[in-house]
Amino acid sequence: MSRPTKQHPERGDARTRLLDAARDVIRAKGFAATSVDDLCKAAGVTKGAFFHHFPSKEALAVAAAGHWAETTSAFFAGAPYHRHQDPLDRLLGYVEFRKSIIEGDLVEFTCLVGTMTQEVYASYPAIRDACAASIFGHAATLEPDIAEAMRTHGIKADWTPASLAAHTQAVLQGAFILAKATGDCVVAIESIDHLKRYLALLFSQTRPQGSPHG
Amino acid sequence: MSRPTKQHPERGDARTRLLDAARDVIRAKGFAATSVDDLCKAAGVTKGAFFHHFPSKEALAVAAAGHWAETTSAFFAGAPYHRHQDPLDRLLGYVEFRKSIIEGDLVEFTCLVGTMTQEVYASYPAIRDACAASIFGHAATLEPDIAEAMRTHGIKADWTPASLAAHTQAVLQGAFILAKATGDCVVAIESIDHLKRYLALLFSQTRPQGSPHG
DNA sequence: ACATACATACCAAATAGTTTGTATGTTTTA
DNA sequence: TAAAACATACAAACTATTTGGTATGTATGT
Repeated sequence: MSRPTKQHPERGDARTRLLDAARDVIRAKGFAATSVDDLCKAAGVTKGAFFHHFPSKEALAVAAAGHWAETTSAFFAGAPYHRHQDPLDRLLGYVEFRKSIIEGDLVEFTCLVGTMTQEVYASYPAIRDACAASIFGHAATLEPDIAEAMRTHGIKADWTPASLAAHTQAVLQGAFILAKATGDCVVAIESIDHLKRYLALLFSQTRPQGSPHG
Repeated sequence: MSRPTKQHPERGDARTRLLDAARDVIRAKGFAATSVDDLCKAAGVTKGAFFHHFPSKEALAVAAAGHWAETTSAFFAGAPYHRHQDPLDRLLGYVEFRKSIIEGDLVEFTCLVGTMTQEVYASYPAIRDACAASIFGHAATLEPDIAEAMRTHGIKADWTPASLAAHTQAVLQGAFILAKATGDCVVAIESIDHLKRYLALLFSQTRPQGSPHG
């Protein structure tokens, strides 16, 4: 995909740099308020490069959502919470991990696709669908652990693993909104604490059966 | 504020019509993608009227957030869940009421100030603060019931009424994002069901003390 | 006589997208 | 194997339209 040359060794990565710029600038300003010129400046490329790689601003947003899905799924796949033997510990570990990465500037830990969804859901179906695929694709990675935890804890519920996985994402997305409103991530942390408390309460209703639970 | 005339009886309400238009159009398209012309067309007024009542587009958004806070607080103040004698029933009734108003088109039940917050938090502090005041002003109306429920249920918690009230708003805001992503409000309903289940579990840990609880 | 509530026409700047040009790498062919 | 032909990855300048905002005029009420 990239073709560096002798004169310009950094050449050939304009596409990736535009995707990274889109991730950062759109998270800060939103999709509509981010101009193509903004993105080109942030990426250090010209408009010619932009429209060489992407047929439109909308197409860049779709690609950025896909890029986001790829990079975040790799990031979470390598996170330490997967090492727990107990599925409930993995689930609680995921929530704890989400909490631990909330620090510093808001644009660094908030969600690109959640931000874009709010803006484009009625105007750009292609972007919306790419964002939805990212959100629910990530949520789906939690479902096996939830299902297994339900089995080991003997939970007979009127809710599904998919709905609980989606709920975790709702809490996270909502926590980001509250953090943006206050400018303080404490409110987000506290909301995620409530989510963790909910999960603990849900699975503490019934005693664990079969394998022991430390 | 309004000054209707003989020739144009509807005259004088341009300001209110612009605020209503802002509520509807910005919920559908977002703040940045909504032009002043869009708003004037939706409100049926000219640009002269717009800039007569509001010095800038930003000022309209601030006023729209304030208008949203006023109308929604009146709406919830008149809702039936306040009639319950038990504070926990009022809290659960609130959540059930929020669920019941989720139907039909997304722009009709989603939150203006939550949508705007995501876009403007870094670019328009005045709008962000107006949105934050609306969100947390509404959350604050839940705190007395939460605090009273904690007393009557003898809850000694490591969380505060304010944090739980904020959490309810996080779930609602996040549920709206998921609904926008899927185009289906079922996912929002299910997430609010999880919130209700959490509240029930939280307050069922300890037996109610003092006044009876039906 | 003065203020309010608009309507109309206008403007400079910003916008997404296009056109054209060029440096470099790859493939084909004589 | 060398050169021609082609494709890729940009750069720079340009354009039609839209944007938020302004300047000015006018009808109506106080």
